[in-house]
Amino acid sequence: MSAIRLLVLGAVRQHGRAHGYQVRNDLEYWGAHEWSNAKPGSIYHALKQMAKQGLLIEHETAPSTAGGPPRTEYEITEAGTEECFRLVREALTSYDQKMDVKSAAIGFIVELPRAEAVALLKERIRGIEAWRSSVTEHYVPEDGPEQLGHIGEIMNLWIHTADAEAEWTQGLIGRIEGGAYTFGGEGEPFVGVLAEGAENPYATGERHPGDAR
Amino acid sequence: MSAIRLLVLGAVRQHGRAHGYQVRNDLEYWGAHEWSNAKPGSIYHALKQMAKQGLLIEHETAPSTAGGPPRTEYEITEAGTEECFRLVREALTSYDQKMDVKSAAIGFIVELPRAEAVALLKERIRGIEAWRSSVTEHYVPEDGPEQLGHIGEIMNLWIHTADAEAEWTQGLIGRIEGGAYTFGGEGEPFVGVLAEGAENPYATGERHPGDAR
DNA sequence: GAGAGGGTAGTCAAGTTTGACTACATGCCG
DNA sequence: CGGCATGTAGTCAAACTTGACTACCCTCTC
Repeated sequence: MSAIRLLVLGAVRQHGRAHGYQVRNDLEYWGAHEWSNAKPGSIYHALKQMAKQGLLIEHETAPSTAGGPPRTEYEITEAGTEECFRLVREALTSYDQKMDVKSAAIGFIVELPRAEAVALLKERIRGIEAWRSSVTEHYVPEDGPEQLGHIGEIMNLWIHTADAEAEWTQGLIGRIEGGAYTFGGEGEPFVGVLAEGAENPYATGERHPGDAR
Repeated sequence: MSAIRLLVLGAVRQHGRAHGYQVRNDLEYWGAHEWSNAKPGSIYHALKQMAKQGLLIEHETAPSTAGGPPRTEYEITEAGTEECFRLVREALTSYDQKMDVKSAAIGFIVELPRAEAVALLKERIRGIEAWRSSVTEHYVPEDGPEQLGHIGEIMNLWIHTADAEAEWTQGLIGRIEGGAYTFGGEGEPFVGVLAEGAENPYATGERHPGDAR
């Protein structure tokens, strides 16, 4: 699962109806261009793709007031909303160690009811633990781990990473159960979109030192 | 940087000369089909691509003794060897939180001299720390992290992950400095390839529960 | 008032990845 | 002996990603 579908679908959903550039701006606002493949081409591609699949409806609209080519608005459908939730749930539940998917999922976690979020995260921990023990069992030869040589360090890395993530997930569960944040159906939601015309404090610009690529 | 080039180039290098199916088998032996995009199409594509770029030389050979289409052998060139080392060094040094690249790099780390491996890993830790502080500085608004709402959890995850990785890297440095494993130029190397005709104990088959995809 | 600069909105070709598919040979079973 | 499974080696179209590019309009400055 690539993060782009989730990000784009989620962004459109928060507006109800949005054009590509708006999505692109939201994602930039979230810093997504730094930690995911949210580049113009991918975003427009994903929009068209999901329109073709019936998750979004295309609306041609008049040229924008602010210059540039005519823009296309996308409206989310019933199926799109379902898919969006399905993607969030899947991303939260399954352990696949991809930062971009995880980050996107956390971004949308508050759309779910609080109890479900906790349940999914607990499921995630179970998944991590299952994965962990299957690695230790499956990849350690009978005659001791030394047989693996330095390759054992790869397993070591995986275990270390899995443990760190389980720990973090546990912490998040604690905070959510402790009442942090505002979840789906709990009144005034946290809105993570840019108002029409607002300036973007995190606009494209400097990269962090040590950035990938 | 995608892991596939490093994996394929490294696999060919360990044989000196290998055909696609052999590479494919080695990668499976390493479990790479589980944690990277090492699928047939990608492997053959990478081989052709790198041949075109002068990192490998293509040799047409007679049909195999064991049936199937005629196979193409690839021999690594001088430039290919250099590129291989460059990729390992880059993957070890730069913090980009991609499991597949990291895992591949560890697989080949022993090709380097021990002192260089340690130096690169220390560089990696510096990179992680730089990235960490740039995240904390850049993404925390002046009026306190609460402003971010649940989005702050994304930063939290990143920090947690970065810390875990720094810790693991530190541990690895310790083990290497303590004399573990056999590094480049230290005599009998660890050979991670399948002998011609050997059976593969880790052949494709069961997936781990909770696997991505 | 010409033109530089910047924001808006999106396209495109080239490259990469995916996963299903082909084609051939051997071994085995009844 | 027919046929089916298995192993070997690789191809292919479709989907996705990349990043540079177009085209338009507004504002500011000289």
